[in-house]
Order: sequence, then structure tokens, then C-alpha cells
Amino acid sequence: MYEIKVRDRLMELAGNKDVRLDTPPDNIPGDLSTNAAMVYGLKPQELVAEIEKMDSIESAAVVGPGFINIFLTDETKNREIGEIVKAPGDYAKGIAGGDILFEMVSSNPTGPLHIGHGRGAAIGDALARMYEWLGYKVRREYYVNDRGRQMDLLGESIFNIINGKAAPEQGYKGDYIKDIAAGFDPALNAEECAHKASEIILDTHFKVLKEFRVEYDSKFYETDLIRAGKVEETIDFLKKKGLTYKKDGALWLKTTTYGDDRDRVLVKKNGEFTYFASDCAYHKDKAQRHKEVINIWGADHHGYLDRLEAFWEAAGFKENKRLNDVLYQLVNLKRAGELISMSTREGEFVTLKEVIDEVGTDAARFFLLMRNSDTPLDFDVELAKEENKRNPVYYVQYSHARISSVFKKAGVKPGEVDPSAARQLGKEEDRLIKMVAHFPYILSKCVQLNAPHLLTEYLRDTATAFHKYYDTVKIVGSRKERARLALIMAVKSVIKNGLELVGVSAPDRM
RNA sequence: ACCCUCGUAGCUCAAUUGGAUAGAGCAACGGCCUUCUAAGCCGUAGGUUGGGCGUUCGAGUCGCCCCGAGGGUGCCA
Repeated sequence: MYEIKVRDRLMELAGNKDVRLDTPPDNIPGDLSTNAAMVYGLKPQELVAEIEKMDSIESAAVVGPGFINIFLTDETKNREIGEIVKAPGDYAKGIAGGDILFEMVSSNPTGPLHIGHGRGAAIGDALARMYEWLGYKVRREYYVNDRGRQMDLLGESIFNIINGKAAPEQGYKGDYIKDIAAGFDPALNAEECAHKASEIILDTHFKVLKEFRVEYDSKFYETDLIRAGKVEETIDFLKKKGLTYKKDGALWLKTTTYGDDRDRVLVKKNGEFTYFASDCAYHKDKAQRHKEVINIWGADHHGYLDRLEAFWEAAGFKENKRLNDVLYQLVNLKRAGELISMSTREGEFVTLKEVIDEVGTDAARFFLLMRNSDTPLDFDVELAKEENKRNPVYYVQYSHARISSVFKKAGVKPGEVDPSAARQLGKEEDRLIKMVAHFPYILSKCVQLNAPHLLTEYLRDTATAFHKYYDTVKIVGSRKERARLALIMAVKSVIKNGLELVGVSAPDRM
């Protein structure tokens, strides 16, 4: 993990500030580069002298307006490959640590999950996997809003069906509602209908999510929070801090003091808690259980974040706890060149289940992670099903299968590769070696920016680097066969690890 | 009306968060299989980064003003 070591040393030299380690452009020689001297006003020559003291480094030089380009020794690069081969499943594991609660999806138990929820699940779960890999303790939690107006409507909708009445004005009318109602005892009242139906819908959500390879550690019910008196407790807590006031018969929280554009109601004038009130209680509970909280939200919730973050600060959690809200833009489904919008307003959904059934979990997860979360995503269903290089999932998986195939041809089991053979690697391998060795840095960037798409991007680039190498160099039967097998073993494991982190399988044959 | 997120090649997107000559894939055109999987590789072409002004050694990235797209502005969740 020479990149991480060099970066950490640079951070020390810069006075424990965040330092970026770059790869120089193709036309400029060097293995690594940094702009640390320019950014922090350090003397480049002094920095160069310090860098050159490191064992792993051959030389360093100041270039252009003050970039420092770094050359690694061949031994450093080759040793990295040898180390990966020694323990392929451990590469970059445990290099950080912490304790994080992830909340993701948390869709109301009133209707099916659609493809947008899939994006949230894919982002949250991939990040959770990465944090775990790096050594964090992670909990995945689903918050269940089993109370309030939407639940009432669900209950009424079902109650009306089993009693032969028309659905309420704003009620739920989908076929799934009729299917659920069909099994219900007509003696149930609306509240019982809501409860039973929501449990059925929630079970279905977890079944679909499991098929999507997202497994939760816990469910957290809003009604439990209320029953345990946590909402009152939180409101009292805020009252005592002098952060609330009465107006128009309701109780308000002064969120504007902390950056919100208007104050928010905690208790309605009819005495009921708002959704926001229980969410405050929920987040207080989260803060008590974990050091760090990451929430994954659809873009349609972004107007809500200011008030939640205002609460977080008002309650005093901001000082020693971290709240991170990751927002993702909506998903459009593309079929035969036509875009189908998934916005809630259109009311026209394609369910997550349908997409999984059509393209498979591998393609669905990879596609939903290919884009930066703050740009809308066009999900091309037909492309996801194609079996050629146009389809990025196949392209990456194919590189893994191809490597397995080379091992078969060589008559060597991947586990039997000699790590020390990597010492023979040379110039032809340089690019691919550096690509492989970039994996820990990419992971650390993904979690630093909560941006899992950097990993799918990296996997595509690594696959490309391998395919190019494969095409120019003969492995089996060459003089450097043993060394090259070590290298492609390292490539194989990085691709496998990376795919595992995004939740996609790495087949040995295709 | 206000707030948020965006606008990069014909299309879908990157660009290591202010760095070096803005990169990939698809689509178009031309090449490469008696050789480890051609589900692959190589080459050609394609750009005033929506427009303008600014900030500085340096701007796709930061600030302000326009234009355009999407989302949000409940005592709903």
C-alpha cells in the first residue's frame, strides 16, 4: 500500500493537513505526483528532500508551477503485487476504523419499492461494505414510518375494499392493495388493516432487498419510539434548552437559528407529533448509539435536510458526532430509447423487483452505482441485458473470467502462485501494476467522499488495463510466466474484491 | 416567486474536489483471431465544458448575472 504510505507521509509533512496524491498525466514521467507544496505554500525542494528519504522512493522532482513528481523503485511496485498475492482477500482491509450507522431506503410500508429505492439501497450498501472492508463497525438500519397520514390512508383503502366501498380520494389503488385485501377478514377495522397490510408490504420489501443482496441489521419502528416515550423525552430536552416556542396552538422548534429557512412544528395543534418530531427523537437515539451516522436520501427529500441538520446542531451532537446526508438524484428507466420517469408525481413506477427479474441483481447493482449520486441516472434496461463490451458489467466480469481461464490454461491454481515471482515484473507490466496498487487509495476516496461510483469507474479502468495487457503480452509459456501469473493473480483479486464491494459476482467462466 | 442539484463530444457519462495537453464508452469509419475466451484489442474522427463577467500562478470545478432541465418549498411522510 505504497500510495497510502506516501500520502500519509505527505500529510505529516504538510502539518497533518489533507493532501492529494495524483497520477501525473500520460505525457509527463512519474509514478505519482502531488500539489501539496503549492497548496500549502511549502518549499518544494525541502519537500522533495523529505520524500526522497522514504525507502519506497527512487527519486522526486519539482516540475512546472510546483508539482512534485515521484518515482517509485521497481522493488516497491513489485513487492506490492507480491503482498496482494500472499493475502488476496485482505488487500486494504482494516486500514481505518470507526463505528457507523447507515440508514437507507426506509420507504413507507404502503407501496412497492421502485427503482429509485434501488439506487439508495445500492449506494448505501456499497458504502457500508467499503467502510466494513476498511475496518469500521457498521450497522444497516431501516426506519419504518408505521404511523401517520399515509398509514391511515393505507388502512382506509384496504378497509373500503373488504367492505365493498370505493377507495378514498387520496388512497392507494394499485393491484397490490387488492391482492393484500383479498386475504383479509372483513371484521377488521381500518387501523388493524393498516397494521397487517404494512407488515405484509414490509416483509416483501425485505425479501426484494435480500434478493438485491442488501441485508439489514435492524428495523426501527416509529411507533416503538413513541410507545417508549422517546419523542416526549426529546421534546422536553429541546424545551429545556430553550429552543422551542408556542404559536397558533402548535409547538415549534427554532431551526432557523441553525440554518433552516423557517421554523418547524414538533407538535401539531391537535396534539399529535409531526413526522419531524419523531425523526428528531430517532436521530437523538442514533447519536447515542453510534459515533457516526450516514443517511441515504432520495433527492425528493432534500428540502428536509436543513431542518434535520438544524436539529442535530441544536441538540449539541455536531461537536463530537458526525451526521452525513448523502443525496441521490432520481432514476429514469430507458427502454427502446424511451425514458420512463420515476418521479413520484408521475405515479408511474417500475418496481425494483421487476428490474431485478429482468436484468439480474449483478447488472442492476452495477448500473445503479455507475453515476455520481448527484446526477440523475438513466438506467438502460436493454444495455443491462446485453452480453458484450458495451455492457460495463460484462466487461468487468469478463476480465475476471478471462484471468481464470489463463490459469486453467497454465495448469496452475490461483492459490498456488508464488508471491516472490513478482520480482521479475518489468516495464510492460508497469501500468497494470500501478492500476492494481491504486485500489486502497480509491477505497479511501470512496468513503471520504461517500462516492461509490469511483469504485465502479476504477473497476472499468482496471478491466481495460488488463484487457490491453492481455492483448499485447503472452503469459502462458513465456519466460516470465511465473511473474506474470503473479500479476494477473493480483489483478484478479482486486477485481473480485471490488465487485464484492459493489455487491456483484465475479464469475470464473462466462 | 424563493431554495436545492445539475448543464462537459451526436448519445450516456468521467475528470482524484482549484492543477499539468478535459478523458472513457456507445454510435460512425478503418484495421487485428492457425496463438492463454474476439463477451477482447488497435487506429481515425469528434470540444469556445449552456452564455457572460470576475477571483489567481492556474477555473469544467470558486463568486455574481443571465439561459435551460429536474427536484423541493405542508401543523404529509
